Amino acid sequence: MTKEEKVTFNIEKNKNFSEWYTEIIKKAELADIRYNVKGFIVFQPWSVLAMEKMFKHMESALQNKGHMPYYFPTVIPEKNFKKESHHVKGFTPEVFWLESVKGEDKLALRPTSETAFYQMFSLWINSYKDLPFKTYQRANVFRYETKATRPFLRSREFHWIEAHCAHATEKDAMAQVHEDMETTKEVLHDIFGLPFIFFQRPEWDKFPGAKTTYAADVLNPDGRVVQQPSTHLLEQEFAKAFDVKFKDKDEKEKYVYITCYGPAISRIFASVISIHGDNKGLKFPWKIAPMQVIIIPFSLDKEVLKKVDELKSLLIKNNISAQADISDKRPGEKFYYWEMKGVPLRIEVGKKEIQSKELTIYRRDTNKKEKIKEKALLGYIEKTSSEIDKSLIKQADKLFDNNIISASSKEEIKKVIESGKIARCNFCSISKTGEACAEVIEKEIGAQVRGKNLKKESPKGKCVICNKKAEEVVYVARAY
RNA sequence: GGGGUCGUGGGCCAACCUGGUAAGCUUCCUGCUUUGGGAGCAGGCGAUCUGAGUUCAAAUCUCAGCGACCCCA
Repeated sequence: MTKEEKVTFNIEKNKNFSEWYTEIIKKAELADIRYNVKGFIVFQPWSVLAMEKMFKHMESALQNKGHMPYYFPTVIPEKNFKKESHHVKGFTPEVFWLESVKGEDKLALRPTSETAFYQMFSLWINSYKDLPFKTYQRANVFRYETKATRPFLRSREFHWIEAHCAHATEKDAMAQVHEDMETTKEVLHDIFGLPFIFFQRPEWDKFPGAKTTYAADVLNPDGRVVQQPSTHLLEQEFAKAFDVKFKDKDEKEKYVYITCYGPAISRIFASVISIHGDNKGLKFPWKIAPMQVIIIPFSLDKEVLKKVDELKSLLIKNNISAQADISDKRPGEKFYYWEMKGVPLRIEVGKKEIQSKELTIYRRDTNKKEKIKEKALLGYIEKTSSEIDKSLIKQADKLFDNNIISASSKEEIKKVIESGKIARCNFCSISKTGEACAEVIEKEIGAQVRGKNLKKESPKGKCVICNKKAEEVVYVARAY
């Protein structure tokens, strides 16, 4: 490595995002992609620690809203799978099948667990008093991806949460969709610092088996969007397929309305890396940082090490994840390393600090050092940690600023897309009849119609592609 | 879906065309020394993707397989 390369992690994120992403995964030890099965990777401690915290925040949010946790089996019998025709059609090409054992049902590794949950829903739900029935599970799911796989972003096994709910009425189901969107904001935006837009997906881009699909798109720094949590109105199709019925107040037997919501934590982690990182490496929001504070001694003298230990114990006692780097490397090298790893705060301790009863503290988000009184440490961290999160969120929110451009012709859309932005345009329809126009955009521009914003927007004039009356305002972007 | 590039120690790569002892940098290990923004010296461990073929001899040539990366739709 040349001196020049050593100065920082030193890959210009905004100029060469793809290389940046690949390199940071390797350097920060997030995943080892050398596992010998295509599309399967080893998640290393630095990503696991962050994802554990992410799971915890997401699960708490769900539990606070009345979802109860389950662990369902990883295998699903083929006959469950086949019960809902759209679902089986959509997912069959992506299923990993287990070699069948003579005399037993053919089994799939779950690509998603609708057909496992609803099978049991039919046994558990009897009365309107059981509704809404709100569940979730934390699970790994398997999909035989044929497109190029990327660590965290698209793997053949990924780690997610799937929430499944049964409701008495369509109105209740719709309310659940709104609750899911609110949960997404509370967790993805307010804690993980990820800005997104929720779209209603066009008819041709729905979850297989859903009546309506709503999905959050996060804008990556390279101008492409990444689909993050989606929530689906499954209506009564699955209820009918799995015979999930309840006795209503009016004594009539009715099918439930089902919704499902799927935040993929490993994929959301990809966005956390991508959105917050910079040329020096990762930056973690405080609440999900694998390590919140790293303590670095300037020398390995007894006196200094004692102070380091003292500080570490103090922080851990106060529920702050802290470690000390007492390896035999020079301080400078440790600084660069832990900055690259994205630890939000660093405490530097040496003889000077001990003598003056002060600490030198470095903030990863601002890249600045300051001196504080040792006694003020806990107060400082409490205040600064929330400042760090606020500033990361604020900076991330800017991604959408000026990046959504209205376009009134195919050529204009193309221009917008090629400049790495999202185009907003009048469009004939997001029902089946609009698919031909979407294909034109896909073919000629290489971008997708992501859907319509949930905030009502009234189109004026004609579809930018076919010139028929525009019924919708849609958003067009390149996607992962 | 279409096209292209490439598989050599943990990482980056040389040797391949023209078959003959696999070089270098880095990481790692040991020792000494050093520690206020990527230190230095000395020594050491570690590799030709898999299989078949051609040949006295294969990292090198041929075929097949597996795997990875990039571009385009």
